[in-house]
Amino acid sequence: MLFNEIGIIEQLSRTFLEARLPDGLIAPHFSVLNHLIRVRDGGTPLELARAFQVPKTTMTHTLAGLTKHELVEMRPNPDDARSKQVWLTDKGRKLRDDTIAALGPDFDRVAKAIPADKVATILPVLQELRIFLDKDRETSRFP
Amino acid sequence: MLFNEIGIIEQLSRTFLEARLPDGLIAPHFSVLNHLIRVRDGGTPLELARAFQVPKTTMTHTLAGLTKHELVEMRPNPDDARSKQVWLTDKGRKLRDDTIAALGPDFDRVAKAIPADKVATILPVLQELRIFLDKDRETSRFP
DNA sequence: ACTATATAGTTCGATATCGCACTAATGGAG
DNA sequence: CTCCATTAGTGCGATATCGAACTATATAGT
Repeated sequence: MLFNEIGIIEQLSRTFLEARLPDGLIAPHFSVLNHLIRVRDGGTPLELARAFQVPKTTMTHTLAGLTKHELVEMRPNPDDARSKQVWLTDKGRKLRDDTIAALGPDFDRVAKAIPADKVATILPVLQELRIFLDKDRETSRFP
Repeated sequence: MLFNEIGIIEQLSRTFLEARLPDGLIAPHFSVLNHLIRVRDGGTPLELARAFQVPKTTMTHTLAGLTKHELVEMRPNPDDARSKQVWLTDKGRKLRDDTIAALGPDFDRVAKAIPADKVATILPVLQELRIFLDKDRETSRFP
């Protein structure tokens, strides 16, 4: 039931987000932009793939899309010639900020329906679950 | 942050599940089988699409995959000639049960890491959130 | 009963996702 | 230093996802 609810909420939130995104961009594009701002940019594609738990080929594809729209810039990684760095462009920053702004009313409605303290209650548990699953995946390396 | 965590958990749980599924079947296939058992079979494709909040074209495709593997059966809906009914086959029931069994050890590890009462705490909030988002989507029918 | 609108499902084309296999570069062992 | 296992990223093919447009049927308004 837990994972069921999570799957449906993921689907719903994706639909909400994509309704606010310009044509040609979908949720993963925004998620990456958001991550680059919230955490830091300049990291490698593989770091991003790990952060979102997607295969690296998927991240290559997503970054190609972002690059095509000039929202990020790929530079060679000076520390490792195999590797690259992902940097935000001004356009990328702006798009992310504009999207957040456009989502404002949506968030407001959610916040009115589900008070922040309720969210604050479940967030740590979700984080704990996410961290556990992540570790368990490496550990049990299932057969 | 909330939706971020949910997105990552969805991704992780999908990977866990798919590691236990036979070749050619992915998470949405299992989710539908599971729903048909947990709720009921004999419903229409559109009901399923709504339950999972996916576009109906996606559900058509998923059901085609399940039909090809003979895990479900599509019958005409006697009450509405436009419509169909989705019924489980014995093979479908068995596959779902086998998969649940195969997931047992995974669930055990999760249960040990995150006690059931913690899950019980967050589940109602997630349900509330899901129900709200669902209603809001219809209501605000965003422009 | 007749017409207009709405609904269930499919088809089609564009893009996304992912596993597999590959190349290039790295880093550790001898 | 050399070899070799490992790692970062990409190319490719198969399947998945989704929006737009379409067909067939149902239902509402008159």
